[in-house]
Amino acid sequence: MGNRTEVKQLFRNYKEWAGEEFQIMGWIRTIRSSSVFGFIELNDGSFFQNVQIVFEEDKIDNFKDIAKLNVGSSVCVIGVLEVTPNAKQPFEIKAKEIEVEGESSPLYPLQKKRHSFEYLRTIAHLRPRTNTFSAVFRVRSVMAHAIHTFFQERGFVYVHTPIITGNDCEGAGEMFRVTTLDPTDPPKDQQGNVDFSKDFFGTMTGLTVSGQLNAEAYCMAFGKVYTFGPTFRAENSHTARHASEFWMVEPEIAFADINDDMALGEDMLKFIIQYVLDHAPEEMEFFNNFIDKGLFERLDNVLESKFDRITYTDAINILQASKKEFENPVFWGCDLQTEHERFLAEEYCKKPVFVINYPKEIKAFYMRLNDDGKTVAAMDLLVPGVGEIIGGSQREERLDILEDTILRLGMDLKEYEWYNDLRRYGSVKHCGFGLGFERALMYMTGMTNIRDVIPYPRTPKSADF
RNA sequence: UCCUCAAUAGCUCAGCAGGUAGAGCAUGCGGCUGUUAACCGCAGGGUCGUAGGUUCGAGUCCUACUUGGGGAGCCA
Repeated sequence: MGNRTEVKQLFRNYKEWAGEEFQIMGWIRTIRSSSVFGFIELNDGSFFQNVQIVFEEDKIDNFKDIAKLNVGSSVCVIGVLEVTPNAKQPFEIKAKEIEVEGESSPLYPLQKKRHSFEYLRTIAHLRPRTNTFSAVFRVRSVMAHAIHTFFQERGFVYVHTPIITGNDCEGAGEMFRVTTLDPTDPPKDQQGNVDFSKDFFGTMTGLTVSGQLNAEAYCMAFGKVYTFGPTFRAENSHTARHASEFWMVEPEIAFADINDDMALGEDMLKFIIQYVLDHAPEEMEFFNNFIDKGLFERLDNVLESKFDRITYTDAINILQASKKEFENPVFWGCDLQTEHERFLAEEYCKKPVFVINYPKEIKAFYMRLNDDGKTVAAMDLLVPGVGEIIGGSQREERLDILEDTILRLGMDLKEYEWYNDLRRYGSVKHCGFGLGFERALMYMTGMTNIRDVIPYPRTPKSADF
């Protein structure tokens, strides 16, 4: 590694470095040769683009061996940088020496041609070597950094909420069971039910579906917190927007109401879009050219416009006035269906839109009851193309109302004692939201399937690798 | 969980009205003095997802299952 130069540095400095000698190490993306010279497109992982290596029979002593190499082989090249203003690539490396690190094989599954995303999912361990996936996963990394940067710069404390939890309380979806009991012979209680008091944690536990309740407690200490980690849902959903394991960003802010919540969501989304455009320009250029032709236009539109804000009641009126035929009837009290959300974001607003103040019957127990007694201070951000990307709310800070709601929904007050303590000892109005990290990444890149923005996606009947 | 479409060579696909399989790319060999998904020639490569059924005969028709895509619900 000592003298190795990264391809990214060559691309950044090639004009000043013309005529100099470099050592480059990487993997062959394509290779083509004639009897006395040939070309290698080499990628070393540091940069989206490949560097072209020129090798000639009278310049290197192993020309025949190099010309026979298969795609995927790894090589170490020593050569001189030459600027090529009239060619497709800005510069190339004239090889003086090429050493084979590891040969590939004709069986290498990635060939220099187009593969379907479906096929590439079956070789998830190799797909990061393709253009599209190298762009996706570098942007994923940059976007994760953008999220931390946004919150850290604003004084938020990053809280690691537990992955394994005994709270079955959020009702956000089915949980994966975590247990060390023998599935063929679990201990039973006197009624014949499985006795989880004998289990590892002495109680029924599962993988978290949300860190929100835990984050709220830390919010009552730090004022501004966020979580950013994996989340698990054992739902048998089979769509391009759902995965069993996904990452979620959940900020929580104290002394703040739903308007502050929306402002935070809007600022955050704009910040990460700008950050990724600034820090992964080659990758974003690729997405705009090959994945989604209207990507830049769409993102610019988001950066420049103020997001719309409408109430649920307005939304119902807009949908009813649209005269559009919907498969699901629209009436006050109905949950907004995908077709309704699409109409609002894509046809009516044509940009991201917050919908707030939903009927209390269709929302979660912790959301703050509005003065009308019928709606809660919930907010969903709908974006064109992806749908719901943020779901959040102002939290109920009044103990009596919160307890009434828990009882009304038939939930067990005892399980929420610690949560309700937050309302007993210095309760303040506060709010927060959850951003689906992969959905934001899909919106950012134009990729249309969540399985293609997670390195090793987990979905029903699929946990390979 | 429901609806719908699909599964043929390593990959992408064709195979019309049932008569035992084709192309391009990839691969191997050969050729070519600047390529850009290089090009030209030759060659190898498939028990047509699995199990049944109908038929003289099934890649093709029927049933079930498996896997994958798309949509719905649920949500992020």
